[in-house]
Amino acid sequence: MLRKRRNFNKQATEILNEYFYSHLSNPYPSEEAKEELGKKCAITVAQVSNWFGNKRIRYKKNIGKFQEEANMYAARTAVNATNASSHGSQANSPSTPNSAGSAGSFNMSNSGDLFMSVQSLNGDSYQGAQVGANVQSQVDTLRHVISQTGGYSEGLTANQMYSPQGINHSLLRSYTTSPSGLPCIVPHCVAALSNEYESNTPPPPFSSQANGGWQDAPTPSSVTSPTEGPGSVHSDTSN
DNA sequence: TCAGATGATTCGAT
DNA sequence: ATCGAATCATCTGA
Repeated sequence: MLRKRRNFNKQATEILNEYFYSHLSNPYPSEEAKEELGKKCAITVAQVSNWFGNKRIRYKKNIGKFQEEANMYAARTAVNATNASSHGSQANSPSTPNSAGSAGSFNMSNSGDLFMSVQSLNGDSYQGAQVGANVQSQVDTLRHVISQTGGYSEGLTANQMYSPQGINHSLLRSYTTSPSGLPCIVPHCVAALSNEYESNTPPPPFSSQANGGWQDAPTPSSVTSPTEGPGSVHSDTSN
């Protein structure tokens, strides 16, 4: 078959990426979410599925390559959420691609997801309100940012993804209270995260399925749409 | 033209 | 039926 393929819009890619990195702990959009994404990106559900399939695989295969991207989208979403939450100070994006790359995280550990080690910090993701979901989302994102920016993840770089039971809160503490001046892009966010953790201390007796890294999280598929969606989508320039 | 990125297809496993 | 993985085919930038 003629595989006539066409790159998606930049906007579509943005939307997809934002969803992906906002749901890194469970990048498996439901049908509903897929439809929603499809609409926003002006692509079919099948294409959304393809995109996520490819993204998952390629992300896992080469996390180092996606670190910057992950940080970017994660930070963006985080800032967005934080701003919407209460803080309304500077909405100045880092816009510095050297955030994590120059900080010294030069190790290309493509063995496993380091950030995966901390996933069900607050098992009670379902507070019963959309606000809860939102918070969950940002916490998730921030967690990711932290683990990514913190180059000292070596300590737990082990294949935690295959041993989800070995998660300790102490690890989290270490993360959030990192003494080293980690070049985090979203310091205040980290602080907020810290608070989250402090406040939330639920027992994570979850028995995740070794799905290969991503276990199923009870995250209500909520499509974050920071960017405009319906109507403004425009097919990529004439090719 | 080449290499990397990316979307689509295929195949095996669950 | 869906996902992961491998692969193919095309696109894009150098």
